[in-house]
Amino acid sequence: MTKETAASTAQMRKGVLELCILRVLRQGEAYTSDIVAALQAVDLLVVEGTVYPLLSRMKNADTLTYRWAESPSGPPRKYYSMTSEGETVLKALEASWDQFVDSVNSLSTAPKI
Amino acid sequence: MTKETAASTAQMRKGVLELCILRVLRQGEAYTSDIVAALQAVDLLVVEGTVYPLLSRMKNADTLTYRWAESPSGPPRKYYSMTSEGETVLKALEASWDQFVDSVNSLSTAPKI
DNA sequence: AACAGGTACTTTGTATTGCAAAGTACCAAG
DNA sequence: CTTGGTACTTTGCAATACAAAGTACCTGTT
Repeated sequence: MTKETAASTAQMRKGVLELCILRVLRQGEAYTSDIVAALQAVDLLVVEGTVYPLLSRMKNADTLTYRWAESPSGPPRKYYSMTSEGETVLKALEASWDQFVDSVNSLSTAPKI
Repeated sequence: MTKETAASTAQMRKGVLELCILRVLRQGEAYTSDIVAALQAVDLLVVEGTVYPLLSRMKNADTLTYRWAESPSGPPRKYYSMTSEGETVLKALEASWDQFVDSVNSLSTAPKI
């Protein structure tokens, strides 16, 4: 196992939500309520209290950017979208995710050591 | 989304390692080094410092039990095995895991909200 | 019999993070 | 101008993966 694999595995847990958000944003810009709704629509429970700080972290990491936009009713919204760096991160997270799933599932049939 | 689904999703992150350990033990009893080796064999990096406390928690939860056994060289080992309750937990974790994977993967093609 | 080395288990401390909840602020309607 | 709803931010808490230090046992050597 390489150090990269080790790091990826360690990052996997905290990377899943990030992966999910990036997958949502790949379809176009969205603001927090859109993102939460999209995740809840596929039975991934997340609450706004979790997503807001994560979006801020991703913004600080230049994975995302946002623009202010008027709301039909209420205060303005932050509409997030992926940066080009975000697309790179998304590809990496998807690869890690697929490998992680394969690893967990391979335990179903792995022979005893 | 039901409360159970919500709870399962919340538990998912911390449940993955537990699932992996139970999948290893389904094949027969093993002690810590066996388990760590089995997980590392499928590229799931875990270290003993993580597994030991988790095994203790699972023992306290009656998911696992253990017996002391002599070692060919060194102090005796705790050989862990699943309890019947552990088998129930394993089934539940596997269902949650499969659903979780489906949820994350469904975001690849989900339409924009 | 004492000690050194290796194995096995336990305990403690730290950083991360998902979540809840309180707080701030903006806008529209009455 | 006040009320209610929406949107974002900040703070505090609990869980846990990990690292590292600590304890203890067994075997072989001197």
